[in-house]
Amino acid sequence: MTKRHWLMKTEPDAFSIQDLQNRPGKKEHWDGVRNYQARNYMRDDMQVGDPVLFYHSSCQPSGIVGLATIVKSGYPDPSALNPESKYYDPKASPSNNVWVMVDVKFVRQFPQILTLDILRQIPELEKMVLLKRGMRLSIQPVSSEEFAVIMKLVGN
DNA sequence: GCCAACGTTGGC
DNA sequence: GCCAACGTTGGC
Repeated sequence: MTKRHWLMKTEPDAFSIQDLQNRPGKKEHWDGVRNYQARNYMRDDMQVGDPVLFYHSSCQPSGIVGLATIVKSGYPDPSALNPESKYYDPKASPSNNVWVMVDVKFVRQFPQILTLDILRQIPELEKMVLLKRGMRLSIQPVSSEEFAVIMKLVGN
């Protein structure tokens, strides 16, 4: 399979790119995804080495703040089985846990935040999933063209 | 805090 | 299988 590019959203109050950088090995499990489409991307399409645009949502300003990479492809998300977890799914069991997570590793933080405002001004990004009206998916595919445009924007 | 846009649930 | 009600997301 050819390499794919991704965008992953997180609320920085809950888990920021600085938090990722500060984790042992600069990596973390991306647990708690409870949407089937996002789950399918993690389960079926994400490959070790895929680049990930790290997006901060519900903050001021929201935008792409850095780059990460997939270091472990999809495997069962144990938080679905843990009644103490806020991601607990009462319908999940060890033999039937549909939820999946991947491991993500910090690569770098961008010198500036690529805010939604900035991104919307770039004609090449017009079709980007992130900028589509009503798009709430927390894990999104990014085309290699869009990815290249964004890398260029942050001077690389 | 508002609310549009979605996804999920559950009665029928 | 339909669809109304409800819950969540996330920009503003």
